[in-house]
Amino acid sequence: MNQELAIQTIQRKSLHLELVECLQRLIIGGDLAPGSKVPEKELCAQFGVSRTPLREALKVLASDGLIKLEPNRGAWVTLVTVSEVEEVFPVLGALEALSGELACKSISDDEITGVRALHEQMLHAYESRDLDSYFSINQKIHRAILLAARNDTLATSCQALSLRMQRARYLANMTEGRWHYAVQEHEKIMEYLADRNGKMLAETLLAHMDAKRLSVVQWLETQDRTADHT
Amino acid sequence: MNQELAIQTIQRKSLHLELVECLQRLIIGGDLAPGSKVPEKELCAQFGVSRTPLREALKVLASDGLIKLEPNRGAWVTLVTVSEVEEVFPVLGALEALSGELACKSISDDEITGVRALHEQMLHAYESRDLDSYFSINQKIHRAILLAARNDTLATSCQALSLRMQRARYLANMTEGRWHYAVQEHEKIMEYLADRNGKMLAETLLAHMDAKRLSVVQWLETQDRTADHT
DNA sequence: TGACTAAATTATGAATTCAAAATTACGTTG
DNA sequence: CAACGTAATTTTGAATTCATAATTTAGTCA
Repeated sequence: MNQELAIQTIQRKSLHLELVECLQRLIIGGDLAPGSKVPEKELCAQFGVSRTPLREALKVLASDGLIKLEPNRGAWVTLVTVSEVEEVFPVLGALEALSGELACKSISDDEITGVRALHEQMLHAYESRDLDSYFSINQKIHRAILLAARNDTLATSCQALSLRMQRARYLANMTEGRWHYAVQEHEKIMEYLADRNGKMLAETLLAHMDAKRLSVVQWLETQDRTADHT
Repeated sequence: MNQELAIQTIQRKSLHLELVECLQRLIIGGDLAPGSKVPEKELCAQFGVSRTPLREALKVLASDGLIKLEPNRGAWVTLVTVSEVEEVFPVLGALEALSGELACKSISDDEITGVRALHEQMLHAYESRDLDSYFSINQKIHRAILLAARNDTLATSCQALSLRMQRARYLANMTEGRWHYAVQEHEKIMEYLADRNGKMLAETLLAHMDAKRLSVVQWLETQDRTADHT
């Protein structure tokens, strides 16, 4: 009926949802540092909103584990602890493995071409040791596989856990050795995806996550040790 | 210092969290039927709270997928659709499989005894064809395995997805044949858990979830067909 | 009667207000 | 001057208020 009129259904999303996304960005970008207090008043002023929608957003973020609400004491950005990392990565591994398996069943040739393009870009980023680009493209690859799995529930769950692991830039202990190894893992991921070999892709993604877990844990332990000596 | 004084730290949880739990119960209990509108005003009156904390709870439930917020039109209990079931069960399967694997690594002898007791109870419920008890004990078993996995993140994720699949009582198509088969599956689950055979337990739980998925989908399709004929 | 329009009503989204709790500032005393 | 206790201030949690959007009702005209 209104096919040509409905060029775009301007779905003005609710204020609290926009705030959820803004705050997520602030948290994973490190503008709101792990362990720090969420400055409610300041954020209201900054975004030009009242406390009501901001507080709604905080409840949602708390249920996602990005912040912690202390009764009568306010909201705090959660810390990335070793025990949390040891918890989250296995779950993320299982979910990514599933996403690989499902993706192999549904991914189109065009999508594989797209992932390959990203993969090449990532190799360039690696060669020029551009960590920021590397991270960003890396994420896009994982996201592309996730989308190819055609399972929104899976995507949402993965996304939520992934965010929790991205709370701080420094989370990756990208030594030259680890980085090289990660790139090799991605070569395999690319290969198995192109072959639509679900079993092997799942296995590789699981191993990839476990290696990442180890790398992050080691990094955190170095950090802790450093902190102790102050 | 205050070891004997701190008999219980009365952690008065915030109002919105209590409401989240109440609403979850109302939804999975069917008091708020799938597809129906969430009666904001009524619930406020019923719980004796203002709209602010109730609406905070609604945002959280929406992010969990139990309700859907339509801008300017209010909150609606989400429907359990075939496509959602087809999405959620594979994810739940992967998570339960992981929980089985982890549980086998950490579960204590006492816990196994506890699960066995529940298992026996469940068999009794099956023999007397007490579906309500059966369901309830069944859940406790899965929950016990989940707890034995010692991974709160995993438990929370599982719990959230599990709730979404419990929105309606009628979700299980418990024909005599299916029921019998489910009990057999549980026998295997019990056996592998007692043997601490993580690999096989994971495999069995995955298959268990898949069988459940099929059963639920079949039931939903019957329902749809019935609805069409009205 | 049935379709359309306009007014009245209601529900929603978000700002504001208010009471209670926590924190800070301040003054007192040993 | 340090430790404690009290008052002032700020922050938080939740109720209330208010503007706007959606729905319902009433009324008009074909």
